[in-house]
Amino acid sequence: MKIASWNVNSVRVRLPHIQEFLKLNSPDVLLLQELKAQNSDIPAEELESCGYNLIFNGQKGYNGVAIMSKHPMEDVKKNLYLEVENEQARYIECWISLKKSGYRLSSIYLPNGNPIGTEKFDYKIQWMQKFKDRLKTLLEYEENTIIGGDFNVCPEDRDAADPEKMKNDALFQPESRTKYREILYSGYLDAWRILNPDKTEWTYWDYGRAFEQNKGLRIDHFLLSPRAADKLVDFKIDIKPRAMNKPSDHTPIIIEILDL
DNA sequence: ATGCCGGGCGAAGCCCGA
Repeated sequence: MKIASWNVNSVRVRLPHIQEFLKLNSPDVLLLQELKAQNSDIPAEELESCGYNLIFNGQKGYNGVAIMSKHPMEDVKKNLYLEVENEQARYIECWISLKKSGYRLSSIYLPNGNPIGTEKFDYKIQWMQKFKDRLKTLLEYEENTIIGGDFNVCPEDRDAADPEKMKNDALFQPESRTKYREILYSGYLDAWRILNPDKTEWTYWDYGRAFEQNKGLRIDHFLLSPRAADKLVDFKIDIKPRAMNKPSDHTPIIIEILDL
């Protein structure tokens, strides 16, 4: 099972990039983040005509997440604060139904939280707490569970090309990292680190010269339940889409899990 | 060195991202 995740920074501008990526890689599932489109503006037919089922949680102007899957999707859930109206569209979850089995999957766009010391950073930490609560509930199901997306957290100093520069960034704060670790300690594994205990590659490069200088961040992650982690065999960061014309500032990450 | 990019909104300049 090949599962990809990509913060596209506008689904409308990046539609040709997405189509090209799907043609070249043919993943079973593609998680999308930062659609920057309300539901009625999402190019659903164009995406579905690539051979995928599509579910989405859009928002006007900002945020927005989606899941594309070759297999049927059931039991769709959107958002974490189900009681709040006009909640930011940062979470979508479903059950992927296979012939004799299946797995649960979420596409997440964790709040950036900058600048620190403001209500934006508070919101980030609150969102992470809600997220952690949801993931804890999912673990109780003892299923294959896969959480992918833009986490907006550098788990460690080595997950940034220039950690010194990131000292006052919300992605680097002890509170952000502690919450991330709390999620890991609740029973999830960082798929990249399972296969690469010593090596870091970037998933994001700022617009400008960062990509040509290869100065980036590792902030797009896949978290796996133990059951799913046992079957992980590959993690690739595909930098080709970042080198295209008019790219997203993030590039796709792709995992391969056997016998799901 | 933080918005100098890039996108959305909406029709100029501001908000947002990391």
